Formats: sequence, structure tokens, C-alpha cells
Amino acid sequence: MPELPEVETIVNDLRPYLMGRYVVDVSLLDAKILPLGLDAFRSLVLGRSISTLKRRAKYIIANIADDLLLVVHLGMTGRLILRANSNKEERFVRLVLHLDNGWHLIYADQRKFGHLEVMTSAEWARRDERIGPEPLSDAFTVNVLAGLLQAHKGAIKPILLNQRVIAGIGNIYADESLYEARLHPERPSNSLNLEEVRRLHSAISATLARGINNRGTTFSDYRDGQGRPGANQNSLAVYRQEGKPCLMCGASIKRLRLAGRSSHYCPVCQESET
DNA sequence: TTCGTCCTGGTA
DNA sequence: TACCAGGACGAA
Repeated sequence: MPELPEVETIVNDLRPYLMGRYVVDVSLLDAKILPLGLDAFRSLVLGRSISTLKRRAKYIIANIADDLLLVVHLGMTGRLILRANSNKEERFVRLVLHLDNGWHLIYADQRKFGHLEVMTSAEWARRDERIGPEPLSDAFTVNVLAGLLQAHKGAIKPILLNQRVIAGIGNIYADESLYEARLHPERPSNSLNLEEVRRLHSAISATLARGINNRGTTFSDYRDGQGRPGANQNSLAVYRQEGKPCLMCGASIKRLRLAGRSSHYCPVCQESET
């Protein structure tokens, strides 16, 4: 569910409240989201204070000691919400980190595809190596994108979703980026000319930046660090807009199934021919 | 590269 | 009641 803009929003929301906070207790309500097990997790986390909080791809990474990281992935329906008290009812709570100031960091996750891990920086580095470049970083140039796309010959849409190719893009922002670049989701990745790569590069930057400015896209599950929905769902051109008119040409937005997931596109603006 | 799978609930 | 869902991994 949460893609780069959603995770970025959560991290920015939580950072000022979590800096320097200690974990004084842990409540586990569903073992599945904690592969380490509660006892090992407790021994690694209790008494540690959070010194940094950042995002990489769709991961939330908290430094809890010199060489120890708490790594959270929200999966499809995960939420990380900070509450000053536990009176507010939250559904699907799987784990709670109790902080030294009495606040609770709640991990809720309806479908339980997300998880929490604790690892050393070396272990994280090995994971990090297998993730593609951050699309909003300076390192993500048109030439870098061109090289990444050239290395794959399959349909471009699933390539954009592949975290080993580019970090942080999910189904929403992939569809929106392809629409904005006027590229059909089934175009072979290595068939784009330089002008098309340029369009895609600027479309990816623009759609992700817009998503962050709008504090994420909420259809049902996503909430920010305070438990509030985002607003980017009101700015989507194609994602989940099947049957509605294209904003550029008025044609009916279509949906097709690609690599097991929905792709939304305008059949006129996003022609499959080069 | 594609498919199935992990899960649960909302919606048509 | 069937279908759909924003992710990621491993197997074929």
C-alpha cells in the first residue's frame, strides 16, 4: 500500500516526536509481523533510544544504537501511528512500542504483509545493495534511468514496480508516471528512445513530489504518522479511474492486468506504438 | 519473467 | 458471493 510518498510522509511526521525517545516496553499482538520473536526483539530494543529516522525505498529505518537498526516495512496495509494515549481505538493493531514519555508507537496492519526487523548496519547494507536508486535523488539522472530501462526487455510497467530497478515506486505512482509520460504500460522497457526516457524521468519525479506534497494517497488503508488520510487520491489522473474521461483527451480510461496487477491508462494518450 | 503465495476485509 | 486490493519474495 504505502509507496515512497506515503512512507516519506510518515517518516517526516514521526521524526520530531521519536528523536531521543526510549522504548520501555513492547506489546506483541500478532507474532507474524515480528520474525525475530518477542524475546529477542525485546532484548535488542528495550532501553535503546532512537537517534535517526529515515526512509529508504519503502522501508522506515530507525537507528537505535551505534550499530543497530530497527527496520519497518509496511507491506500493503501497514500503519505506524503515534498516540499520546491508547484511548483512541485502532483496528488491526499487531505491535505497540511503549515510549519513555508515555506515548505509544502503534504498528497496525490488516493483511499482515508488513514486518519489523532489527539488524546491524552491515546487514542493512547487504539489503540496501539490492535496491535500486532513489528516484528523487541527484544520482537518479536521465542517463541512469536510460541504462536501467535498457537492461530489461519486458513490459515497462512491471519494471517500474521492481524495487531492484528503482526504489519506492508502487502501482499508483507507476501508473500515474506512465500516463504523464504518455507511455503505454506494455511498452518494452528497452524500446524507449531518449526523448521518452526524459519524459518518464520527469514524470516519475513530478508524480512522486506531488504525492509527497499531498501527504500521500489514501483509498482505504493509508494513514500518516498521526493517523490522518492523505489527499493525493484527488490528484490522480488514471489510477483507479477506469471508465472516467482522460484529463488530456477525454477518452475513457482503461484497465488491463499486467504481471498480476491492475494497470490504468489512457488508450489514446498512451499509444503502444513508438 | 511470470505466477502463486502470504493474509484479511471492503465493495460491487 | 465473487472479486479486488497500494508489496515482495521464491519457485517454475
